[in-house]
Formats: sequence, structure tokens, C-alpha cells
Amino acid sequence: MVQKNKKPPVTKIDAPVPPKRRGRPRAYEPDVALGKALDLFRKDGFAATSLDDLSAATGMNRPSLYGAFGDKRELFIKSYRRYREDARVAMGNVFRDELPIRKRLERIYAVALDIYLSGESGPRGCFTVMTAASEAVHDPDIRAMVLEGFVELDKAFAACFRRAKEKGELPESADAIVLAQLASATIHTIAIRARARMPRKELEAIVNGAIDVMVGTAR
Amino acid sequence: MVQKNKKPPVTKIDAPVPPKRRGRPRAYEPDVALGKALDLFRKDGFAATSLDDLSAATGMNRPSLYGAFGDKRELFIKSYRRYREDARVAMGNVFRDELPIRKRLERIYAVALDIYLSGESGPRGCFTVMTAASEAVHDPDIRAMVLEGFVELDKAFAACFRRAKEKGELPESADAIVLAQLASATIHTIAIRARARMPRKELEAIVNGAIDVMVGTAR
DNA sequence: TATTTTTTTGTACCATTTCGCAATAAATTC
DNA sequence: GAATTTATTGCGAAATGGTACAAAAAAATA
Repeated sequence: MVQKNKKPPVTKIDAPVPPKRRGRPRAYEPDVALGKALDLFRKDGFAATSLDDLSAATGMNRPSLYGAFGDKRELFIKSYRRYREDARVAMGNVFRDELPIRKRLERIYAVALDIYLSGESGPRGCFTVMTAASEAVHDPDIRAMVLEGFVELDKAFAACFRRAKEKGELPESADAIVLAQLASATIHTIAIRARARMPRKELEAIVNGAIDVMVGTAR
Repeated sequence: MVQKNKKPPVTKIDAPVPPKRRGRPRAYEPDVALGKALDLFRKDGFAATSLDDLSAATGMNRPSLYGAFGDKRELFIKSYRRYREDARVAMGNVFRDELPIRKRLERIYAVALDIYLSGESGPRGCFTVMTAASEAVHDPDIRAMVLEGFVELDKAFAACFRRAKEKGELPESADAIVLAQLASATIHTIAIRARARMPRKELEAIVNGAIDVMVGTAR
């Protein structure tokens, strides 16, 4: 529904080039299976998601799951990595587009809201904020990923604001770092509030208010 | 350490007045038991906290737990309510104190950081943001409490900013609602980042930057 | 003082779920 | 057919949420 962009790839760019694996062929596609696992973890969190749930959702039985992705924790980490990659792809373009700063921020938050509000049974918020951060206290590896996620977002926003200053859209006195942290904070607050089913309209109002403060009311 | 205010109540105002309960006396104090349960839920979340863990932490065996607080979900809700009450007490005074707006915000965030960074085995963040919001998708009652929590915080901040405008500390053009949402967003971002063990110094830097943007750089 | 009532505790249990794995069967290439 | 890779079944030990039931401790009553 969304990927109608780009010219229709007549020939798939990176055709899987089936390398003639030996042995019984897999009955699942690891990528889609991981996607299903991610959906579950996003919805229920780590502890409340059982291997049986994951097995049912992916269509793989437990031993296959285990063989393909390792134990539950590894599967969780791989799901989280996948989430981050997806998010990077979704937001990357918007972050790079050379739009006026206000427009750019609006687009970024719109994409974020799309991610946070998606979900069959209610909005799921942000994996980093909701689920991964919970595990972060106990698991150093996850904690490192989460921290890195925060830094990555801060940096991306900071680059936006620096660019805006260069283009004269922001006064020289503006502090790109501080603005970036505010922009991240706004991402975080809408992620959490989305999870509590705050309506999109209200979330957008918060976003608009924040943008006003960050780049000025002038449109 | 904090409640040295009010004259020392020579006679305890509401002395428990042991009302001669019949039957075998309780071997626990419900209040402290609930506190222990809250600690566990804050640390591990709902699903990862077992009744055995709760039983061990509170010193009550499972049937007693059940009799005193109901099933696990009820205990969770009561723990969350308790958390909110505690937080209200801790922050309420600071919110009400008639300090200059900057000082007031600094104090508020300092108290918040104290709450978020506490915990024997690592900082636990904010119950509302971390744990309760996770359950909010599935549980309408918890969701209502969480949403109410957001609103309550927004309102408290908004009152601060309105007061500051009245006192001429902020320009008439300042939008108290928008500023309040930014202030809440800052609370949320430090709550999450604390959970990922971001050092207090960095969190304070974020807070200071946010305050600068909200009330101006002038000290 | 002895007995009854009331309330809580402690032990034990149950049905279910959970994670992980071993053993075996199936499908494919060499 | 042999080798290799995956799928399926099903086991098992532990943990989970919840509860039944008797023993214990106190007040109320006789």
C-alpha cells in the first residue's frame, strides 16, 4: 500500500540468486518470519511473548525457530535490530531531504507517528522506548543498542538543525545540540503517549507546538 | 530527609489507634509490602515478575498476597497507584512552591531524576513510562490511569508557566500549554534515557538545555 | 477459664504454560 | 544411495498463577 514509489522494478535488483543450498529447503522465509516475531515483541514485550506464540505467528515450530535465530533472547535482539533497520530506512530519506526545516520536521514526525500508531490490536509505540528500554536495565547488549539508538536520533536531528542554521533558517544563536535533544524528547513523548492510545490529532498538536518552539512560529 | 517541614507532630496526628482487630494478627504491614511489590514491578515489569518473586520480596506467602491485594493484576494496579501517590507527594511541593520559574523547573527535574535513577540494581526509570504504558495497550484500566498521568503532568506544568507569565517572567506571547508539553516531553525523555543508564550528568545537561529553550537563556 | 468465632498463616497441591532439546522423519543435492 | 539440511513430534524439568485446607493466633463469648 505504501511502496508504490520507485519505478516498478522490472527485474528485481538483488534477485536472491538461489545458490543451490543442499539439504531440505526451508519452509519459511527468514525475513518474513523475523518480521512476524518483531510484531509480537512490539505488541507484548519480551517476557509476555512465549516461544509458542512466536512459533504460531511465524509458522515455524520451536526447534526451527531455535535453529534459525537462536534462543528467545537472540531472537529478541535480532527483531530489535530489524526494527531499527526498518526505522532507519523509513526515516532516513526524510532526514536527508533538503526541505525547509519546518517541513522536514513535520515529515519526520509524520513518519514516526505512522510507525508508532501501527498495529492490528492497538498502537504499539516505539520498540526502543517501550520494550527494549525495559530490558536495557538487565541486559548490557540491549542497553548498548538502546543507548546507541538515542545517540543516533540525537545526531540526525542535530545535523538537521545545523543545516538549517547554515541555510539561514535559524539564527546563529540557536544551539543545534539542544534543539536536537528537544526534538528527540518530542519523539519520545509521542511514542509513549501513542502507546496509551492518545489520538493522532492530539499527538500532532504536540508535535506542532514543539516545532513552533524549536524553529519559531513563522511559517 | 525531606519532610522536616511542619512543626514536629508531638502527638502523631492520626495515630493508628489499633482498633482491636479480631483474628490472627497480620505478620506484615500492607504498606511496606506494597512498597516491595512496587519495587519489583518497577524493576522487572508486569510479566517478568512472578508471584513467587513478589512473595519472597514482601515476605508474604502467596495466599496472603492474594487475600490482601487480589490477583497479580490487581496488585500491579495497586502498586502503580502507590507509585503515583508517592510521586505526587515528592513533586507536589516543588510544583507549588512560589519560586522563579527557572529555579522551579530545576527543582522539579531534580526530584524526577531522583526517582528515575533510584534502584539497587540499576536505575528504574518511570513506572508510567516504562512499565505501565506497556500494559496500557491491552488493559483499559491501566490505560486510563496512564493517560490521566500524562494529563496531570501536563496540567501541573501548564500551571507553572501560567503563573510565570502572570509574574512577568515569561513574555505574554508564551504559550503555557505548548511549553507544558515540552516540559513533559523532557520528563519523558530523561525517564527513558535513565533506564538505559545514561549518566546523571548527561541527563542534567538535557534538562538544562530544555529549560533554556523554555524560559530563555537569561539566568 | 474454657469455648467459639474470626482472621491470617503455612503447606501442599493442581492444571497449565514455559523453554529448551533429543530423536526421528522428510526433502533435497551430490 | 550417501550426505546434508530442515521439519516434526514429543518429551521433560521447571516455573507459573491460583487455590484448598488445616493449623495458628487473636478477640468475643459463655
